Amino acid sequence: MTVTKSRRRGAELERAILDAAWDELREVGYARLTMEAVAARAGTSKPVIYRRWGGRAELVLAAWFRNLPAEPEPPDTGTLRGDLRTLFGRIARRADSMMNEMVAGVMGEAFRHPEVAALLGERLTNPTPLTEAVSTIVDKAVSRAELPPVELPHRVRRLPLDLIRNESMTCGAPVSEETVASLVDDVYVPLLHGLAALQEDG
Amino acid sequence: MTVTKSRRRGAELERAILDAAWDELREVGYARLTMEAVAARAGTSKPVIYRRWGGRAELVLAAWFRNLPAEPEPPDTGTLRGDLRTLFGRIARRADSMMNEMVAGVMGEAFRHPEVAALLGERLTNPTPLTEAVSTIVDKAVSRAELPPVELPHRVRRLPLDLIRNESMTCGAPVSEETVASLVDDVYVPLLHGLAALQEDG
DNA sequence: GCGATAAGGAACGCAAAGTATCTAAAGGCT
DNA sequence: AGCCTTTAGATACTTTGCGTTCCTTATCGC
Repeated sequence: MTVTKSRRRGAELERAILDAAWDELREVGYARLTMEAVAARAGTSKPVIYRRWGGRAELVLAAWFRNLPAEPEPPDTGTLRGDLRTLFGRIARRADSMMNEMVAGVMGEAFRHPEVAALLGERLTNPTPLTEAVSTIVDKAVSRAELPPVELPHRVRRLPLDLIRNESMTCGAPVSEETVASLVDDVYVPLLHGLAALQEDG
Repeated sequence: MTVTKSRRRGAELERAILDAAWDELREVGYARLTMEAVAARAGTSKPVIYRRWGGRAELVLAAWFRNLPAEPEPPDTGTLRGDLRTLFGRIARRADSMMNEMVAGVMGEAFRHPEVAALLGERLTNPTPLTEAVSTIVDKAVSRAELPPVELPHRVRRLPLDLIRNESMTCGAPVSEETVASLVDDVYVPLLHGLAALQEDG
């Protein structure tokens, strides 16, 4: 029985490395992730990794991009607050400590590596299925006459994710239900009403 | 002329180390700050530092606490938007890249060191002269009848700093005037109006 | 002045980054 | 099929910096 020592190349190898990096990230986090461990786990060696990515941050970002979660359907609870709570809650659950530890770590390196900063900024600020979900929720509230018609600036559409990430990173703990409630009731709902009112008056 | 080789101890030495750490932080940033460099700069040695702090993060946090900027008088431009822009602008200028690089770095370590997480969380969420300034500005706007009377939840008082920090850290660049304007006009002013309106209706 | 305390200095072991070098396997080409 | 270019895989090396240990000696309290 001959052991096929198939030596992987190209895309196949790349996928193996990114998967290894992702697994490693989930198990030990960004700070403890070493190139050696990723190489070992992928069954390859460090030089192979360095030929493809500039360093830890770029590797991890690439692994992250390959593992973006699929966005579920926008919630539909029948009320604006209900929909927002559900959405914020989903974001909070997704923003687990692994994710934030990674973002913090990558941020730290982004200050020294402009390419990393660019990738990260793009990832964090670009329109995502999530900002679409925000628009959908607000549109539904408007069509129910729960809210006057309102145009959402991009910054406002981004805000839910920004708020949760900020909360989660500064507290270093999972975001509690109460915090989610406070973000929705003290910040986001009032903001939507205020925006609508100011736009109405011109 | 005898050279007094005064060997410092206690509080005096501690101050010297913290000052050295702060200078080092300003010159090379958190990621490149090494204990060896701090020791050398303070004219002491590593063990002396490790006898006082648990590691880089704790040392840097201590240095930061010793160098909190004095809060200037709350602005008084005569309008809510004007005051807020001035305040947001001040925060943005203070949240320079050094500061954010440090916060990001310390955050990265906070996930592994609960004491660090506690110190950082306290520092970032506690009432500060800054949250007081927010209240003052809003109170003045209310007394000018520019805004209905409104009660600010703590989260809303914290929000300016959170928004700027988030912006500054995710973009990795100084926060521009336009961004400040957008945060004030698209987010904070509408939020205040919305809060006031919702509180009015009960 | 004496003894406890703690600073200063040097060196160590360790871990991990990033690099260099060599080999041999895979794939393309004729 | 056989050659040739590419590049994976393995190993080892240099460098850097952390955190620690050990020892000497200055300073302080009494």
